[in-house]
Amino acid sequence: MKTIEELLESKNIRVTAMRLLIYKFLVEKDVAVTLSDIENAFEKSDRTTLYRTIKTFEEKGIVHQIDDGTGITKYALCEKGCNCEIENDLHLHFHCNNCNETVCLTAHKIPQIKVPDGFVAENVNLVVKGFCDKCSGH
Amino acid sequence: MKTIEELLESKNIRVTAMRLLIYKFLVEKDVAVTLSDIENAFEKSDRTTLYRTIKTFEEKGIVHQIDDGTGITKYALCEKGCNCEIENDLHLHFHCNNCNETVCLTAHKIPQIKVPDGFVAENVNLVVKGFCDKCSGH
DNA sequence: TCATTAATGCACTTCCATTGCATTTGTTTT
DNA sequence: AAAACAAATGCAATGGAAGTGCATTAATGA
Ligand SMILES: [Mn+2]
Ligand SMILES: [Mn+2]
Ligand SMILES: [Zn+2]
Ligand SMILES: [Zn+2]
Repeated sequence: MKTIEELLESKNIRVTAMRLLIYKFLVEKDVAVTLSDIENAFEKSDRTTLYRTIKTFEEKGIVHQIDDGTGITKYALCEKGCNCEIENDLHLHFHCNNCNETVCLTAHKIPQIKVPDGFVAENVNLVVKGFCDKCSGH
Repeated sequence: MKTIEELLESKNIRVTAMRLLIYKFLVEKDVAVTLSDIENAFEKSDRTTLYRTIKTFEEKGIVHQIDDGTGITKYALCEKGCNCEIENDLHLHFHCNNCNETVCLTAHKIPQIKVPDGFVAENVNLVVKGFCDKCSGH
C-alpha cells in the first residue's frame, strides 16, 4: 500500500502540500469534478494553481479529463492499471440530468465501434445521459 | 421533391433570405460546421442572427448539434426521417484528428449500451476520433 | 393601410480555459 | 551553509465562444 507521496513520486510529480490536498480531494469524491469544484473546496488557493496541478496530474497519467457535454471540463482519478497515456480511456461516462453529476463507469467498457471503410478509429468518447442510481428513484 | 421554401414552411420556419442562404450552405457542406464557419461564409450578416437562425433550425428539428469534444459546438442537417425532437440522435460522429473535420456517420447507429442497475439511460453521445477517409492515406 | 409579430443587428455580458510574469518555495551544487 | 538553479505558486490579464437586451427593420394579416 503506497502512500500518496510515494505514488506522486513514482509518477515524477513533486510532492507539495497543495498537490496532496488536491489528490486527497479527488480520492474522496466518487464523481468527476470541475475546476470550480476544486476551487470551492480550497478557497485559499488560486484557480491557476489548481488548474496547473490538475494538468500536471493529467500529463503524468493519474487523472483523466472528461467531456460530458455540459461544456465544462471534468476530471477524475484514473483507476489503477489505467494507462491513458498510452491507450485511450476505454470506459464510458454517465451524466445524470437530474443531479448533474458525472461518474466514470469503469467497469463498463466501450464496445467495439465499426467505422466505414477508409476511416481509422483511434479513440472513442462515449457519454450516456439519463438518471443516475441516486436519482432514478427506486 | 420539396423546395427549400416548402421544407422550411412545413416546419413552421418563416422563410427569409438569410435562412435560405444558411440552409443552402449546410446542404452543400457534407461536414458539421461551427458558427464561425457560417460566419466566415457570410461576412455580411451578424453572428447573432446566424446563431439564432441555427438555434431555430435546431428547435424545429432540421439541424442537430454535435459535441465532438473540440469544445466548439458544431451543427449538421438532420437526415430525412430523423426525428431528434422526439428521440435522440442515434448515429455516431467521427472527428478527424488530421483535417479537424467532423462528420455524421448516419449509417452507423449507436449500439445498445449497458448501464449499471439503477441507472436509466436516456440518450447517448458517441464520438470516434481518428483519421477520416480523406486523411487515412489509402 | 395600419397594427402586430417576428427577424435582424449591435453592444454587451458571462463563463471558462489559458497564458505571462513576478514571486516564492524547494532542490542541487559548490 | 550559501549560492545557483529549477519548479511551483499567485495575481492579472487575455481570448474564445455562448448567450442576452434592446432598438430597428422587415414580414404578415386584419
Ligand atoms: Mn472516467
Ligand atoms: Mn450527426
Ligand atoms: Zn443523479
Ligand atoms: Zn480528415
